[in-house]
Amino acid sequence: MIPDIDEDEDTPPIVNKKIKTENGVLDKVSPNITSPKTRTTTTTTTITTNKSTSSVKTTPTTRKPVLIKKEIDSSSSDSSSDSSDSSSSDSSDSDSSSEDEKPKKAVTKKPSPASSKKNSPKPTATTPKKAAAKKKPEDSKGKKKTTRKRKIEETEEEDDNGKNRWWEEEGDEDGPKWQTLSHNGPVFPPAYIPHGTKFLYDGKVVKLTPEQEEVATFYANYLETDHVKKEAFRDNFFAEFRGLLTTEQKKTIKNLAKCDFSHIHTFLQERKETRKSRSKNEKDAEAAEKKKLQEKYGFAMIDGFKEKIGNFTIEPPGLFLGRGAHPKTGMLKQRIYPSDVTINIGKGENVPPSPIPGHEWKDVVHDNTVTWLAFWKESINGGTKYIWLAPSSKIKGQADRKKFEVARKLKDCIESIRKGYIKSFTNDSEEKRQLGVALYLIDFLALRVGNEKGEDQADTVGCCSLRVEHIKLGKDNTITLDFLGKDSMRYFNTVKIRPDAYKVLQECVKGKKPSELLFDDLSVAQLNTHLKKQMDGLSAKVFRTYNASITLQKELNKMDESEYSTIEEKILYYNRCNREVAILCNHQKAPPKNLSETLGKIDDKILEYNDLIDLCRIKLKLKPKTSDKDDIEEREKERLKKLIEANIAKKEENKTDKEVSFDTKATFERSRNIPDGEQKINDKIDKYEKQIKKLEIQKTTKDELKTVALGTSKINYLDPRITVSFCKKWGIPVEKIFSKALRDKFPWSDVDKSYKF
DNA sequence: AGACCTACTTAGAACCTTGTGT
DNA sequence: ACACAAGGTTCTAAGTAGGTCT
Repeated sequence: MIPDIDEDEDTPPIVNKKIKTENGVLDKVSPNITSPKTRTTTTTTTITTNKSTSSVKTTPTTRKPVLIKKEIDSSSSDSSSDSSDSSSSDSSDSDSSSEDEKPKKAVTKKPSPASSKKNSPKPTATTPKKAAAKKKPEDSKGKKKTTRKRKIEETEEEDDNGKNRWWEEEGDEDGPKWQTLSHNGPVFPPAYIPHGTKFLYDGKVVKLTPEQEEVATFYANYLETDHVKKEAFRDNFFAEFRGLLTTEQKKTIKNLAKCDFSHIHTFLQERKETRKSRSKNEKDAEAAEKKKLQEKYGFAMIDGFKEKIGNFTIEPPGLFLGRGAHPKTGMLKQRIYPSDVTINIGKGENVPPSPIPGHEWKDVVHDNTVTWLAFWKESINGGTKYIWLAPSSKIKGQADRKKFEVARKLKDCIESIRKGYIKSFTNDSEEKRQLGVALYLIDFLALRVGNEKGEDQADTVGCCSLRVEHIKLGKDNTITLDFLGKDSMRYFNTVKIRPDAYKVLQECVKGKKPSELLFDDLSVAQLNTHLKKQMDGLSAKVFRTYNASITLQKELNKMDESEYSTIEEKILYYNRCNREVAILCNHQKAPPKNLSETLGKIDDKILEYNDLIDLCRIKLKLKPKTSDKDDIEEREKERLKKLIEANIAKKEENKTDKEVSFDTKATFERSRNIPDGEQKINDKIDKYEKQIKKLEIQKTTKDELKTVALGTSKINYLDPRITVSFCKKWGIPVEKIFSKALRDKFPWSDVDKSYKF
């Protein structure tokens, strides 16, 4: 960090970041957050806006929190007895130096794996949910649907209990990845079935062979999307398409603009509709079929345990959807056959037969130094595509946990590393100065390292590949970074940096053309070699993990219980901390297409409730709060009119417009009925006010998160144990924060509330 | 030393399911 | 009961990083 600006050594800055979408709309994301210190204030400010609202949110769902409370109580009493076990095993098999970080941790003897497997009621991250599953039926008056669903879940989880609880055992994480491995091989996408829908060129029907039709159909599918707006996409596709034409066809079909795929497009739309409206029986049958396939091909046996496979189907052929300005976007991704696929399987295991007659596997290997089950080369860039186990597997889980352990280790040496790179700002060697500043930017701004890229890829950069054109040196040690990063997401950020770093950057820019490398004396390999020397296992990406997790931990610690008292509010707080991390890591998403529309609708609703409140006030002979009577009545008329129009538009055939209009009016007026009696009217006002507050929260959240994606950091950067301990501390059911998939991914995260990253 | 290759993690968009309000 | 939005899952592109080859 920058000690002279930033007092909080460990926390990365949440900077004055503006996110600009590709079309040039400029949005400020947390504009007044400039450093951890100010951030505190900001958070509090936001909280205040929300404080009032949160009570609204909880009220309608009182039943749930009460239930939840019970579950938590029971589960936390379970866990207090043995959770220290899991946290001690956690650290002992990874990093002893982190031991002193956690003074609270009792060193209890490890449970023998055998006994812990079945006998002890060991809680997992999913325990509270199990309790919920068991209690819910009594509680919710036996709703058929829920009961059935719960049962399924329960069986699934009970299954889990007999399974591989690897995180409780001593792990040998180096060495071979597996001892035995068997699986049924990948599934291939179905062969293309021609539909015969007509294709026109220059208004005339051109008969297509199945191969030609297939590719035309790929394109037709994207007609309404942004892909076809890219020139490269159209050009690349057309080149592929023409490549499939006969010499004769080529003579006429020369211009994509004259190709008419609209009939195929319509056909595809209709087919989607038909699929959607299949009978329930059909859907069920299909689901059953899918499940059967999943059962057979979706699992591998590895070291005696059944593990889920992440992606067991080979990617189907299609058009390559490269992100951003990828020069190859729109090219044809060729169909993959068994003869393209190499299988990795245990020695002596049954090699699955090739599912396509006449094609044999490209190769069968028995390599237990790797974790893939199969791979093939894709036709666009010659890249390798793999079949791997799912994130819930031991192999993935161990690697994931290790990643966080490395990041925690960084915590112990971050101070000296920071001192080191700051010192090198004034080193005599230009190379050392550049390395220092690059590292500083990676640490301070959570930049990616930025490997070199080829000409045939989108022009995106990271720290080491930054060019002079990507940085502007402003006044007062301020820099503005503006570049396209991974996935062509724009990183646009103005931030004040250390003066000594600023000086080095001035040097880096001096006399260089915009297209030249900012750090021309530095390579990624050098940088990582340097980091390896500082700490075992350290590389540039660890800084992102470290800064993301430490930020979450620190932000969560700051929570003011009195401001966030209910579970709902605490979850809101958690999400806000999560958001800070997402902004730090520049995790963006495209804003919802109809955001302004949605927000407008909410505004309308709020206005409507305000009007209703005022109507109540008028009846109470009080002065209306927001509008005068005439305005309100005007709007009410308008509302009724719109409602009638809408209802007429979707009316049933046997009704006349008049009938609909009459009914709608009656319903509308009933909804406007204000009861008699002061108390009743006041109750009504209360109800409306709560609605308004709820809508306002909704609006703020939507707005705050319109371009920020929380998921990526949750899945990849935040040590799940921080979240679990936060949940335990405040009695929040983990499943409120971690989806099923995440709970499955992090079975090893069941620590007690004293866990510290 | 650096180009290339392999194996893995990280990423947003597309798609699908579930929950919620009317 | 139904529409629609929210949220979760799936898909596959796009990174990182270490090893190997020249």
